[in-house]
Amino acid sequence: MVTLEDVAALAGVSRATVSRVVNGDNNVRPLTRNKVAQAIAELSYTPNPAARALASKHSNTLGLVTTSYRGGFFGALMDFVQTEAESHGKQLLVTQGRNSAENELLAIQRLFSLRCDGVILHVRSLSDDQLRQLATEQRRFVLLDRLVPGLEDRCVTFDHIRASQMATQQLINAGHQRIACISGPAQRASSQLRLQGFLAAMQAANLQPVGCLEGVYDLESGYQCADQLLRHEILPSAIYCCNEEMAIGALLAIKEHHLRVPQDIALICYDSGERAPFVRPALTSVHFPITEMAQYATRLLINPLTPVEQFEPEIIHRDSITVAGGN
Amino acid sequence: MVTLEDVAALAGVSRATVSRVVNGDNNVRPLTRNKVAQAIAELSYTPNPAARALASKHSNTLGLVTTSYRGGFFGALMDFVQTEAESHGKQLLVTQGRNSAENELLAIQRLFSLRCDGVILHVRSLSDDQLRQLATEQRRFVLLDRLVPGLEDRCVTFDHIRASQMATQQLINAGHQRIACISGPAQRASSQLRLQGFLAAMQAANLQPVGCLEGVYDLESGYQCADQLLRHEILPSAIYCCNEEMAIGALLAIKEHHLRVPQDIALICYDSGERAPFVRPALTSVHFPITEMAQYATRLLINPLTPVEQFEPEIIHRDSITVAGGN
DNA sequence: CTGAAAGCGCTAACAC
DNA sequence: GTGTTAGCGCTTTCAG
Repeated sequence: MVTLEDVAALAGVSRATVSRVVNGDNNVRPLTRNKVAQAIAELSYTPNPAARALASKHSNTLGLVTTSYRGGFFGALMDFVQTEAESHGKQLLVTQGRNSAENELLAIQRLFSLRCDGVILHVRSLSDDQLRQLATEQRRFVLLDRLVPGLEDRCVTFDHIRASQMATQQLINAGHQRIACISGPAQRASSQLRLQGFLAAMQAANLQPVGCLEGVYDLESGYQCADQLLRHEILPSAIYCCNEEMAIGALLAIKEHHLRVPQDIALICYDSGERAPFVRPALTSVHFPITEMAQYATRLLINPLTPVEQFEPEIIHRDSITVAGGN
Repeated sequence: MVTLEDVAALAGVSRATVSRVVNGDNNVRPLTRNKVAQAIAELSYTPNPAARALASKHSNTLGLVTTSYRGGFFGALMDFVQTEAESHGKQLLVTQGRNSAENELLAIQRLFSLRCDGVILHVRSLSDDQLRQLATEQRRFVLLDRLVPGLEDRCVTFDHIRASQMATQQLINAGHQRIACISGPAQRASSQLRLQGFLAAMQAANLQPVGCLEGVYDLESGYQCADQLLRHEILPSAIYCCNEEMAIGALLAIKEHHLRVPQDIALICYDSGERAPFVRPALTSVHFPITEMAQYATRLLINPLTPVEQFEPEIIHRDSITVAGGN
């Protein structure tokens, strides 16, 4: 392992000077700088981050803890955070919290003690209190897709209820009366909000859901729920799926039942941009701009003065609802 | 930030002793150990990894650099590596190499300079030479799904050619003569091997492919290729898809054409266990045991004496090929 | 079993 | 501009 010291020796300067050129400090004579640069090259020296972190208390890296590594949603999330971090010259380290508060906390602690300059949290198990506690310990972090009272200025949020209402409303507007919903796991906050939005829209239109089944946000549960819905005594004319993956499952089930989308069954889903545009028919959706949010969270972390931005749901019209529609 | 020193002061012992109990050294009197433990709890002390890494030259963490964060394949990969790492009491840090040698190298360097005890590499852009060079620098790493001559003992590999042959052979055995293939991006090594296997099996059976289209391993390209194949003057009776994602796309296209699987079109695909089992019909596949390989690579990294294991392709019979078969 | 002491490789005042 | 000098928080001999 070649160290600062070695470089200094070879260049015939002090360690401080080497440190200066490595860190881009301007107070170095070009000539000296060159000597040092050459020595660095010759020795192919790379600074030791651990030593650096220890001495300076920062590391030029950002941390990300996600709920999971699995699924297109998280892939996109990680990808965008990394891209944004790199555009600010920071490296990204990601780790998965899994679905336990203990694990999430462990992951966070590790990231912090690695002296990450900041951490982006997409966590579901840690309680609001724990998060506020964390904020107390003067740690720098932002929360992605989560609203914690008292921590509003570090929360990047999205109005899931409204998004869900809008999606449902599309179906209603298209004239559908027999509407079903495939929601996410009931214990998750975001699932609850989406379901709530659906129910609210239905109630406002004075409609009873034909069915309301709970999936687990994956292909199979989407298939199963849709299949069950399609065997129901009252056949729904439209289905709202609370994520893309389940919508693909539903689509498969619908085709299996020899029904057509959108002629026989209309479909709308939550969409984080991974799949809904790419299946046939392309799925009409409410866009959940997780990638933009991830990007924004990263910026917010780097520069806390970033102006607040509201992320609004938006309907993307594709081909899974007939415009004249309904029955 | 509470340090070793604080704990030592509170417990009335030396820093060395605290270090011992923190690190589970046995040479500490139970009484002393208790005092220290209590002080640690009271101060809720957590060691500083940077300092630890600097002093000890290791960090109890493993690194993983993947080609990408996206897609079920990588999600599963990351997930399994993390699980295995944690079962050995190690934390995992993952970062994405993207598709550039420069980025891959950067990611690797960062991980190493963080003093990761070892790094698992799923890299595609770095050349064999660069990898051998890296090995020279006494760094500890293993290669996942890649064979680099000279580095065999750190390579966890899979016989893609054979797997592909076996998959194709299933179709042939079922009596199919009009077989098409949807392969992956031509520039990737693994795609090439899979295509090669397909071609070899066809040739051995004295069969001409009805079509052989190149996708990019995603849903949409699977759909597009299949769609194109189904408009071909000679309709294939069977399609082999080189990954799961494209197979789902193909399935969607087939249903769109009002054809049935397996009665009208047989389907077989590469399968890393993410989706093939969960669609309807469940897809018959060659299993690519990436999760087992990831697990094994992690073990190999931790304990280089782990006995070598061959990962063999295996056909999983599900419902997308008719047994009596034919066309 | 426990403590003292010497670093790990680097940064950050502070002199010169 | 550049060198000197303290540490950053921890591990690790080496005594005792």
